[in-house]
Amino acid sequence: MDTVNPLLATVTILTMTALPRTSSDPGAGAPAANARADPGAGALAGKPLRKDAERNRRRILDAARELFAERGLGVTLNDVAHHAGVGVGTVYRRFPDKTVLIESLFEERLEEIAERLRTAVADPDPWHGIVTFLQRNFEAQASDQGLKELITAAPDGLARVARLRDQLLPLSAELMRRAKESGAIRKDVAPTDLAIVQLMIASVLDAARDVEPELWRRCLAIILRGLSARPDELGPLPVAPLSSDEVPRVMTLHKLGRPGQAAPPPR
Amino acid sequence: MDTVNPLLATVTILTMTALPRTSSDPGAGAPAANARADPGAGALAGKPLRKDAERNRRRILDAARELFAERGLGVTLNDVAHHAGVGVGTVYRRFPDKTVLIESLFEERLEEIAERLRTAVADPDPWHGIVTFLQRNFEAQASDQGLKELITAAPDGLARVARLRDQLLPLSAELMRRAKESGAIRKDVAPTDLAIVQLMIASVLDAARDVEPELWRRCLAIILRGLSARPDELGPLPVAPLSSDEVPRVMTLHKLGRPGQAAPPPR
DNA sequence: GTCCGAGTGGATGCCTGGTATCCGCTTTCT
DNA sequence: AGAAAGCGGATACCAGGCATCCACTCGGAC
Repeated sequence: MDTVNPLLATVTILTMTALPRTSSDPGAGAPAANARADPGAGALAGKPLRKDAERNRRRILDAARELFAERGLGVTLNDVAHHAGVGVGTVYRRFPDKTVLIESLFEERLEEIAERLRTAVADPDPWHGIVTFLQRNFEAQASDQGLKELITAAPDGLARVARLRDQLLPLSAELMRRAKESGAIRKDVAPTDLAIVQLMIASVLDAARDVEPELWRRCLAIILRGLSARPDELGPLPVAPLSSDEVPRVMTLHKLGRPGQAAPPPR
Repeated sequence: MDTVNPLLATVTILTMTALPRTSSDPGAGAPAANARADPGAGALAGKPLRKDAERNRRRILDAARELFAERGLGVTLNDVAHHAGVGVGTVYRRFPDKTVLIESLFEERLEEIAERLRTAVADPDPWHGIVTFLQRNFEAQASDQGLKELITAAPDGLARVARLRDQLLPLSAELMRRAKESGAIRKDVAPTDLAIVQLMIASVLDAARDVEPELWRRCLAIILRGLSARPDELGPLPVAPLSSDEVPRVMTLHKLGRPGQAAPPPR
C-alpha cells in the first residue's frame, strides 16, 4: 500500500482512483447488464443505436481523444462530458469504465507504433531505422500526453492495451539485434535498453513541455551518441540547450499551494 | 490550472494540497503568533524548550527524515506524527507548515551536494570529477526519495531550498566548462545539459526502483558515453540490462484500482 | 400526428484522503 | 504543590473525484 510516491507523483500523482472498480457484488441476479460496453464501433454488433445516441458517442470519443492527448489519462469522465457538450450521465452510460474508453481510443495508436516499428525493422540501414523510429515515436508522444502515459506507465487493468504494448517488445528487440549485427550500435547495448530510453526521453518531454517542447530531440541525440558505435559520424546536437534561467523552470513543480482565495477567516 | 499531469504524476501527483496556506487574514491584531516556527535548532534562539518537548522535536525530525527518504515529500504530517510516536497536534505545533519541516531537513542535504560539486570542480581530472560527482549524487538520490523530488521537481514555495538549489547551477556550469576545456566532453554539450541528465536518470531511478534499483548506473554510463569526447575509453556498461519480462514491470504503474474490499453493497 | 421508450443531463450523494484545530489530560520545572 | 508548558488524537473541514438516479426530451415506428 505504501508503494509509489503520492506526491509530485512526481507529479504527479494518479488521481484516477477507481479504474477496475472490482464490483464483486454477490448473490443478486444480474444487476449489471453493462458488462462489456461500447460494442465495437457502435454500429457494429448489438443493436443499431439511435441516431442522436451515435452522434453523442462520437462526440464523446472525440472529446476524450482530445483531452487525453493534452492532459493525460488523468482527466475525469466529467471533464470529458463537459468538453463533449453532453451530460455526465451520457458518458457513464456509454462507457461504464474509463478503461473501455481508453482502450477503444488507444488501440489504434499502439497499432501505429507497431507499424512504425515494422518499417524500422525493414529498413536496409538499421541505424537509420532506429533513429527515425524513435523520432516519429516521440513526436507522437510529444503531441499526445495520454499515449505517452500509456507507454511509459500503463495503469494495469488495461488488459487489451497491455497485451498490444507487450507485442512491441519483441519487435524492438529485433530492431536492436539487427542494428547490433550491422555494427551500428555498440555490442554491450541490450535490446531492453531501448525501453529505458523511452522512459528517459519521456521524462524530459514531461518536464520541458512548456518551456522548450523540442528539448527531447537534444536529449535523444545525446543518448544516441551513447548507443552508437560510431558517435563521431552523428553530427551536432539539435535544438539549443536550455538557458540557465530556464533550468529552474523545468525542474520546478508548479501548481502547489492553494489555488484561490485565502482560507476563510480562520477565526 | 489545467497544467501538469495529475495522473501518475509521473510519479506522483502531488497530493500535498496546501503548502503555503496563504493566510492573509486581515485586520485583527496578531492572531498567528507562530509566523516562523522551529527556532533554528530548538535550543538555539528563543526560549529553551522543555526537555520532553525537545525530545519530541528530535523524534519528529528523525521520523520525517526517514519517511521523506523512503516515500517522498508526499507523506502527510499525520504519517510523520505516527511514525514518530507522537500526536498530530504536537507536530503541527512545532511545524505549522510542512515547508518548515522540509526546509529544516533538506538544507543540510543540499549543502552536501554543493560540497560534492566543489570537490568535483577541484578535481585535477575534470572528467573524473564529473563522473564521480554524478555517481555520488545519484547514490544519494537513490536512497532518498525526498531529496530526489526536491532536486528534480521542487514544489515552489520552498524559498530557502530553492535558493540553495539555484546556487548549484553555476557550480555545475563551472564543472562542465572545465571538462569541456580539457577536451573530455564534446564541445557542443552545454552546461545546462547536466541538469537534464539529472531528470533522465531520476526517472529511471523512480521507475526501476523496485525491480532493479541499480539500473540507473547503466543508463548513466550510456549517457556519459554520449557526452564524452572519447567514449571508447570508457569501459563496458555496468549492471546487467533488464530481462524482457522485467520491462513491463518497470513500465507499469501499479497501485490502481481500489485498494480494499469491493464497494459496499452498491444497492 | 401520436406515443413510447431510448436517450439525456446534471444535481446529488458518497467516498477518499488530506489539513488543521481544540481541549481535557499529562508532564516538567521551580 | 501548583502553574505553565506540552501532549495527543478525535474531530471538523475541505477538496475533488466517481457514479447514480430520475424527471425530462426527443427520435422514429406506426
